[in-house]
Amino acid sequence: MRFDIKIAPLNLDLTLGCGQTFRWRKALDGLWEGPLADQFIRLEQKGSIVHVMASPGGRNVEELIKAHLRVDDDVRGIQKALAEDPVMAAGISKLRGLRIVKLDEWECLISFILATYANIPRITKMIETLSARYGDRIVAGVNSFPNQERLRSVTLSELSKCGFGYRAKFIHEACKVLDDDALSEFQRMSYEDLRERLKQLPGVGDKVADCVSLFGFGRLDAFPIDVWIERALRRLYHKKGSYSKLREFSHERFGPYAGYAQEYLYYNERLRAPRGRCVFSEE
DNA sequence: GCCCAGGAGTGTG
DNA sequence: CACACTCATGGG
Repeated sequence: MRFDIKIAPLNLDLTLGCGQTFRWRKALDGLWEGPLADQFIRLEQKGSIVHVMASPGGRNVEELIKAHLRVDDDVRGIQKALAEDPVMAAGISKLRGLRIVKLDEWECLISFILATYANIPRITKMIETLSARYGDRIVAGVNSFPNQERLRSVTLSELSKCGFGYRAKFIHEACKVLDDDALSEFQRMSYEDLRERLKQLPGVGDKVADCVSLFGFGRLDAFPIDVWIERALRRLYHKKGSYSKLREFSHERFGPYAGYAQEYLYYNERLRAPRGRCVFSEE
């Protein structure tokens, strides 16, 4: 099936490029493709129109994509509010089409537990391994992300052979302590309660809790602080200190849309990286 | 080979 | 509260 969705502002390269989601690939023909829930989807952007291609019979594909790209966000309004900060205004100007994505809560949680102290190519590979071994086949060479029940059935010794390092134990433990409807209960919590609850899970500290709050549970006030954000805050705002101090600063400075501010800071800082380490494609 | 990665957990001062 | 150390590994 094929259909169009109008989304503006949007830049798929920025939004799906890397960092917040790990399963989209830019195919040789330039289209973005990847699994979303149980569908394999290809996206082609032409201005503010996204041309969607999905396998026939796919259910709710339009709703899946609209939710994933957060079409209901008033991105222009958010940018206007954040641009009251002159430093942020300069950063936003070249990243208008960068949107926060909405990930599946479970996939997001496991993905960011795997993401601890690994670089993005490796994170991508780990998630690929997990899906290939324990997910369901969608099309040739592409599997869905394994669901909670399936992953819970995997033994630690088996997970330890996946190349996850010390993260294998975290994944295994997290699966064991979460029952099937735990995450739907999390959805009803305030952001502050949610991040504290997430931090009770093995392998989930301040940073992962904020990533899962932002990308998985859609809490736009969450402000994940990794090494890149630390650098950005030090370089642009002369701020340094503990996670809680920096988090407090972000809350006062960026308020309810700190998550978008974080993404702009993150991409800007990554783009400053040496060419050899830059994971972003040209332009 | 060397460096570092969208850190967390634990122990210590 | 802040720091120091360990954890296990592969991509650039």
